[in-house]
Amino acid sequence: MEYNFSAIEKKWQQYWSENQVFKAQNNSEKPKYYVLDMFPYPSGAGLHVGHPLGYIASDIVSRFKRHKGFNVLHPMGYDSFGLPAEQYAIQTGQHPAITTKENIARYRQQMDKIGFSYDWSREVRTSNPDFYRWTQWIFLELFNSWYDKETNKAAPIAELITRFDNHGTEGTNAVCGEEMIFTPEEWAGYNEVRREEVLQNYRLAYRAESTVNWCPELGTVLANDEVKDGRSERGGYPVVQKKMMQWSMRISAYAQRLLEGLDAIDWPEPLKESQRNWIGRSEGASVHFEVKDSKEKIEVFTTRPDTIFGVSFMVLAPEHELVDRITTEVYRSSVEDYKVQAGRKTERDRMADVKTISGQFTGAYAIHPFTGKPIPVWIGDYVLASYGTGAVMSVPAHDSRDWAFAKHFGLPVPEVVAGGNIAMESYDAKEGKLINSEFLTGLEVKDAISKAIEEIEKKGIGKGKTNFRLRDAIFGRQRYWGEPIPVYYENGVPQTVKEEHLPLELPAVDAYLPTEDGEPPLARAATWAYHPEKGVVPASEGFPLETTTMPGWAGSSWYYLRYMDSENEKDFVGEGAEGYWKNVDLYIGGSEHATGHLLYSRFWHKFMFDRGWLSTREPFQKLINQGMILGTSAIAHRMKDNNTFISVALSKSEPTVPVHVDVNMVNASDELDVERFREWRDDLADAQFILEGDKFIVSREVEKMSKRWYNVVNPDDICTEYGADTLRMYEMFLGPLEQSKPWNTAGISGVYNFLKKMWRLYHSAGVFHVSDDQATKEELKSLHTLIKKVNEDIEQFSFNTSVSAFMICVNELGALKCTKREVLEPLAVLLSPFAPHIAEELWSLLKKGTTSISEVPFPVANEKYLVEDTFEYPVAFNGKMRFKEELSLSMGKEDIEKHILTLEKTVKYLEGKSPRKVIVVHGKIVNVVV
RNA sequence: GCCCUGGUGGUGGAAUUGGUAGACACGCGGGACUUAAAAUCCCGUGAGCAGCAAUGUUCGUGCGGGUUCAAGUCCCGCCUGGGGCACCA
Repeated sequence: MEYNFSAIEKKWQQYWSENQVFKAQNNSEKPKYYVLDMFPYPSGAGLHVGHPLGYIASDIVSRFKRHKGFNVLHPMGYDSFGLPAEQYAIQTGQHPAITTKENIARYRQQMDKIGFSYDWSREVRTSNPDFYRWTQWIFLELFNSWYDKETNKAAPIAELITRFDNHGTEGTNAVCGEEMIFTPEEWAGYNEVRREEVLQNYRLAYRAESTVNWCPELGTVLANDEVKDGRSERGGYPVVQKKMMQWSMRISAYAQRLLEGLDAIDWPEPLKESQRNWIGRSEGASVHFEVKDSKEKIEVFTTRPDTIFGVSFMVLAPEHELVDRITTEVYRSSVEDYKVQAGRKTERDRMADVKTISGQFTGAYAIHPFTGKPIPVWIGDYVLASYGTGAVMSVPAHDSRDWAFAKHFGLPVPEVVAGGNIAMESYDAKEGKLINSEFLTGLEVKDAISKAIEEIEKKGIGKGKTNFRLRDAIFGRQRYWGEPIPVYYENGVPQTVKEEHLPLELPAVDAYLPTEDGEPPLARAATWAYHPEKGVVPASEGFPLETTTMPGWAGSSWYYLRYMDSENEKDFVGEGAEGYWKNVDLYIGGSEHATGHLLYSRFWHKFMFDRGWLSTREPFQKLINQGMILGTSAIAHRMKDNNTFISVALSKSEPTVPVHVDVNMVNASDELDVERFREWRDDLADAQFILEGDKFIVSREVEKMSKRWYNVVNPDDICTEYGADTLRMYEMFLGPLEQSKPWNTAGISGVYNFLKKMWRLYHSAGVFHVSDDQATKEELKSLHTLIKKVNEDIEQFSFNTSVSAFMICVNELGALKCTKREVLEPLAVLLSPFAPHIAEELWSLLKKGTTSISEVPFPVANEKYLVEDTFEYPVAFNGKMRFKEELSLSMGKEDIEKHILTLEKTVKYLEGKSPRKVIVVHGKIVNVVV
């Protein structure tokens, strides 16, 4: 019997599914291991060969860990709320739920063909009400929590209210939007509306007027991580800054813990680094400057308090609230003009314009706190309203932006740190001695910083402070296809929907677009109001419900917890299940989620830990970023002015236009199937071809795999032609998991041949045949070398070298004509994580169809078969003698001298070391084990 | 500008972490089996030089230095591809 992969794969996929071989138990004597893939957004295009890369890797680990005796949780689901389904709905009127369901079915079909060992009984879909009722529940808990800086954790808001009742703000140190001070009496006197306003300042999910990234084309706001270079990540539309009342998440409360937590988890360094950058901790001081002839104070944040004597002007962001109050009459109109001009710029303009310096003097002066000298106050758009205090003390000598501003407007540049040439450029380095700085003069920068903070605090004009770049995350989206935010408004005051009314399901709407007056799509729903007793009711019978929905990252911020206990109707995850599975041991996915999903998940996880529902501090213990599989596009060259195509080698001298050709019409030798190409599109029917010999050759280019470039390779096609096992092994063989690499179907024959050889090892003349004879030393050495390698490789996620090791071993055993059961049994088990179908088939032949191979213990290498033959120490010196003789035959005199010198040094080195093992090749010592 | 990463044959990539660089695979060349094809198997394949040949030998891991008996691997200085952050005070 030949290797019939399609029959084998179908048979075992069915067996695994019918017998629920991979169903994980929530309690077990075995140690647990939780392996997770980043769940996909089910797009209409289906999977291409790049998508399963990480899934295959995680599947190998899952199967390996099962063999190793772990109780493995390996689930899969769908991140099924999202923009594409909604945009399709806008175009066609089809409900996104239908589109989503269809896409999921297709994804499932494609994944099933690859033979993953998922426990599908735990599948989750973020757009499923059974799931998002818990997303809404978590939202309510965030709404009902505040962050206590004293205990450094989140706590129920009721606790804060009690404090306000008894002590006002006295003695409470909470994370908040703006500092508030009031007495219990004042609090008692606040009405309902005012009280809620105050509480919004503390809630972890809150509504606030804030500057948001508004994308007019998409008609929605976007979070910072959804904006790249001033354009929307999805669609690439321009994004402008706009002030809006918005739901936000107070992630900034967790900035320090999110930063510190990185040290305790095993993630790739670049990923940690981007999170560190994103959180952007900087230490310095906040200082306030009095404004001359006014009661106002300008508060600034600086990382360089040591340079305070170098301040020669101050700059406020144009939006800064003090601007209007301190601007003098003479400058009022110029300042107004400047504010309008700055406000018109989009985020993108502003970034593109980094080199253009602009600003406007306000006419006001601040007073230097130590020298008492007046300092002119300017406004300028290089100062951001949203960072620090929206104001800076400018030290042009030691900050390049301040320097450029000063030069542009002819402001003085007093030097306070020695070491630079400030006439040419600012000296930003944090080294050198302070000069012209009274009590700081003579100190090193580092010491000057702490001394300056000390003096600032002593004088009561500021204090040491740590700032974070991390902003609160905008949480509301003006979209339809997302989780409704479970809040309604009573006299404009947000109230939470009762837990018994969850899930708050998406209402039917007549269209998925915003309303004429710019309200989100949910405002179209006829039945979208709330009655605290009855739940959702028609508009006339209740209070208006919130019309924005949650962002895409809401569901994905906690889905990994739901897998632990996906059918629990009483809780988002049961205590027992959580206590057993704890957190994800291995998470595999793309690095593009570094500052989105992976940061938000950590935030929610820590929040839930604070509230006592989770026992771990981090969601994902180890994380691996799989690289992207790129497409290898095929490009035909068309003559510039007519419909004639010219083979690539001949095209160099001609003016041509590149045309992307469907890669499926090109063979492994880059030869184009001309007939198919003509039939491909109507405009190509009469195309002419200039051939090289009798062939038309295309050029190749590596690009992202995309429909647009006709370079998409479908895993289904590979499975049909070569089988899932070949696909799996080839994807691993392609290169290191973490690296991006181009797909090249031509190379797949190597892996396919390997599997056929593997199959033939167990068969002779087409019939299954193994012998019970004792294996030879050579056979065992080959096997155990492989066992050792595979065990090590899987632990280190070095799957590509494992595949090579399999090829070597099977080639060796083939050459030895090994048919021994003693060797072939462990070999099948070794292969099982990589190519599970063929391994199961061989195992069932070996064991006459008993249990699944996944229950068999993984082989462990026996070192005694791995001992190498070595030269002993004295032999090495015989080698040396031979070397000397040979030298004289063909070398020049100088070369001989050089080599003998090296050799003598080596010999000298070895004296007294009494090496255990010395390998010598042609007189040259190549390996020494001392 | 700051911070992470990588740079090895025609190609994808190996290299026990300082010990025979180029494993394994693709591609290419040659051969066996076959009427032929497919399939399968075997041999060769970094560059240069010497030789009919077996073989020998020099050079060779982005560039230039250094440490070491020994460097793709460690150190210093550059060049360069990819990624993150960025008027963040």
